[in-house]
Amino acid sequence: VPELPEVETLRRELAQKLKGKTIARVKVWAPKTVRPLTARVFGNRLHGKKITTVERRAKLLIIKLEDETYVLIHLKMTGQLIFEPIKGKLVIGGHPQPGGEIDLPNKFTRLALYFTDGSALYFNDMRRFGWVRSRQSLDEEPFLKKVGLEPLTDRFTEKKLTEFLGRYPKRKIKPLLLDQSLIAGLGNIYVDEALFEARIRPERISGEITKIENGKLHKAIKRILKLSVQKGGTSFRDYKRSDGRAGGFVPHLKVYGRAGEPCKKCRRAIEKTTVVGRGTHFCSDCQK
DNA sequence: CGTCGCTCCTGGATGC
DNA sequence: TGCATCCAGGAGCGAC
Repeated sequence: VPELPEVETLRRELAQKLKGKTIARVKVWAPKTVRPLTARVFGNRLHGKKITTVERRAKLLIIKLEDETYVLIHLKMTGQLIFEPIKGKLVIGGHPQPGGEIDLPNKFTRLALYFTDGSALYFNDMRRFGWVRSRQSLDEEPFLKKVGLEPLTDRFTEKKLTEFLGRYPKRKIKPLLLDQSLIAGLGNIYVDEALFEARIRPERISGEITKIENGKLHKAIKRILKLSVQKGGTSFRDYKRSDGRAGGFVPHLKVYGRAGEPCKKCRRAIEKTTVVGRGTHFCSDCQK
């Protein structure tokens, strides 16, 4: 599940790889991906344009073109962006694989950008939740209208977190942290991990979180997101880096995906429940 | 207000 | 081997 660290990893890699490239051809296999535009209009808008920068806001990847228009990509659950340096010659992590190259496009490829130098960017998405939109300006993208603070900037302070908890004192802490209009980019994995590190149960009521816990939680969110970006993100299921490699954060996961396994702190079995419809992992001994 | 349930979607796991 | 059923969940939406 791509969240902030995964999208930020892709942003860094693609900024390097795509900057200055000119789009020679656009191929759309799944027209719904580029809604509300048709594949033809979408392709015409991008054709011949040069890429200037690659940015990120929340879990949204923002590719800026030379004419000040944008290509916005949301990976949702199973989206992947794989860059192929020379057409037909992708090798994972720069090393030829025993079985040969990853075959691209494959049955999950929804869209591809082919560049004038022979390289290509593939958007794969098994579950088809993800989308790719062309926008004339960022103001016309509804998704961006309601995203909150970037948790890795200095503007996300301990005081800000206190303010959010105070604004919604009756909400459970987990859904509050998942609310993109408050903190932008946290998802199921990192919320569970941050709450474990702060020793707070996911169902705790925001108004009853102490000053000390608030401080721990703020620190945990920053530390975990930073570390995961350093490691290239969490490849739990489908997420891959832009060269097809896995991210390196899985060994650092303390609770997510570890139901029934011993807690790394106290050895008690990690529990799994459902909180507001989301699979939720925690240690009932360490978290109060 | 906040929460709940439904929708989109499909491979993988589980059950019989 | 095959078929049915459930599960995973980001975000938008309507209902209560």
